[in-house]
Amino acid sequence: MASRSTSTGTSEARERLLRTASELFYREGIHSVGVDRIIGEAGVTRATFYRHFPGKEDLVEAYLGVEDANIRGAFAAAEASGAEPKQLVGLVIEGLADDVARHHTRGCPFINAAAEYPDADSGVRRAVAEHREWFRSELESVLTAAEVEDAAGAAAQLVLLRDAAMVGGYLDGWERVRPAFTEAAVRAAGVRG
Amino acid sequence: MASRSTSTGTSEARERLLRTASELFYREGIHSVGVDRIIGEAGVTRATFYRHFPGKEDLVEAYLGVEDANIRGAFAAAEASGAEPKQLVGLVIEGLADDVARHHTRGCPFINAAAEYPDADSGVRRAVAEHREWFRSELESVLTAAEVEDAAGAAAQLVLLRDAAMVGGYLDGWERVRPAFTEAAVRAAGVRG
DNA sequence: AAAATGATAGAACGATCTTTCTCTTTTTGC
DNA sequence: GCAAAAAGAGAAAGATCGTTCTATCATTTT
Repeated sequence: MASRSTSTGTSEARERLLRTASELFYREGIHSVGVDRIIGEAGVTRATFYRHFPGKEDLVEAYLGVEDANIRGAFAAAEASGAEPKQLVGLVIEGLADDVARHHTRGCPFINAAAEYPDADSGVRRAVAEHREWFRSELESVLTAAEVEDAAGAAAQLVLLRDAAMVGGYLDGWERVRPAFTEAAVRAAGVRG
Repeated sequence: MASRSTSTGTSEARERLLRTASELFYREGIHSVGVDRIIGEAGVTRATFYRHFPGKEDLVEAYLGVEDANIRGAFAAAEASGAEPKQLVGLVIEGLADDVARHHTRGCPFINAAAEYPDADSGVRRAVAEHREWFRSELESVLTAAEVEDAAGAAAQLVLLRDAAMVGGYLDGWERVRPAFTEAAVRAAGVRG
């Protein structure tokens, strides 16, 4: 009872739904993308959609969950690479810059979602807040391990800089933002540039 | 012929329309606020709305125009205060911080609008791009007058920091962002902190 | 006095929104 | 093979979206 999957493991329709919705939400905004569009491009019917998600907002939260999991995975991979703590700081900064340049050319999924959800008590905004708090504390622990003085302050500055890199990369182009970002980030983290 | 105003000067209905729309767009997002809501709270009928604006998007652009004019006015006032160039840099940084703390607690109107308008060729995105380019060059001229070395680079960093302050102030609270912002801004501008 | 202009009022357009429904077909677990 | 669950197909609900329309009233300009 309560089997949650068919033969292949987790439901394939649900995966397609979530993947195409994530792409559309990020590329075009959340309120601009209707359910019809999502199920059409995912090749799924309305009934199937509403069997897997209670409503559209749950799909939005699942989309943010995917983004959150991706970043956590990247951090976990960097930490599992066996680099020493002081090197890890540099790797993290490089990784953040790479992520903006390669994958997140339409800004930050969480910032963009927050722009469309003004209610701070909504599930979407809660997901945004949780992600940001995790990211900040993760940065702080990396900086603490590298024996950076005032790791908490440096982590707060890096959060600021990543927000700015995402926004600036989207609106001004990453090439114009990169020098200012890397210089400020390296200085904030106390790593020699 | 082609008179554009009634007795009182510029149309009063248009002003109310633009003011309430600006507040609603900023507080709740653009796609989330319908025309019905705007004309209802402005106490204006649909016909009146469509006489003054060809469509909703024109109202959105007018809203961004108001925000743009406000910031330009603040810069003009600071420059007209008769402060010396090097003091002016500090005044500008203080002014930016004050603006985030006091008026822009829901993030940056331009960043938020860009999140909802992915088409870079749209009128909204063009307004965003023009505002950002003006802001950057205005900062650069202030920094140049203060004889800051690499004024262009410093201006780029200040743009980054203001974006970050707006976003962070909205999502994390200004109190948690302020120290990181002022420290980074003062250092970027080459002013002694 | 006559004509023009701007605002008011309210119905109505077609389109799209999210959600629910019924019915049939395929696939899976035992 | 058989019962149960998941997916497919499509209609339809009710709400709201942005927009257009006609008709009336007040004010002002000539």
